[in-house]
Amino acid sequence: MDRNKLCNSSQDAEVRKGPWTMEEDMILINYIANHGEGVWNTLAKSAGLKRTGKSCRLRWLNYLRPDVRRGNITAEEELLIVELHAKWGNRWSKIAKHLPGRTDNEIKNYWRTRIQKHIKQAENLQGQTSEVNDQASSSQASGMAEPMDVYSPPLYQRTMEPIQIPLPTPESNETYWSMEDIWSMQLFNGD
DNA sequence: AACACGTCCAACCGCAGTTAC
DNA sequence: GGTAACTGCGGTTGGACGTGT
Repeated sequence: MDRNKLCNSSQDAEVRKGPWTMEEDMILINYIANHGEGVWNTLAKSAGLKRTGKSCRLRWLNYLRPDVRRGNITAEEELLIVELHAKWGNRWSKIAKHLPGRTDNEIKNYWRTRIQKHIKQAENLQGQTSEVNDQASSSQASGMAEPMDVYSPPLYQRTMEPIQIPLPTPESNETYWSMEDIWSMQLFNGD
């Protein structure tokens, strides 16, 4: 890396935060389409975005990348997430590598909001039933009983719903555009 | 109809590891 | 070898949206 150039990057006055606008998305997409991913901080500057390199990277990886899959996590993916989480714990990026098109952020959110909830429910259920025979099993429980051990797939039937990809509705999104919108525009532009 | 509450997800923050000087 | 800057990762937060009362 060229540190002489990089040293100046922290001196930029204003840095935008918060939700990305369609304009910013288009700038980032077009810039990466033309120049590749490269060094994020210099990319942000060169593209004329008032964002940090970090922010650009996150936006690109989690949302703008063409191979990012939108839509519900399938039952198969869910099972895989559960398996891999049992294996590796909260190594979301590692888990994400085994789920093509899914981002670590998406998997992390999914885990926190849905699976963890179901696990708690399952634990509660088990807690109730185990109260009956807790004396017998208490010696066994210490040192193990990871939450994953009580995971039960039938609880997650909600994700069996078909994936629904919303159609672009430009009139309803004045400022913030879905990935489908952006990429349909990309195709339109021929990039 | 209005409010309260819960859920979901995009984005930010801080830390650790890596790399270039 | 030390230092500074960058990248990548995991945790957390804030706001939008949906649902129940």
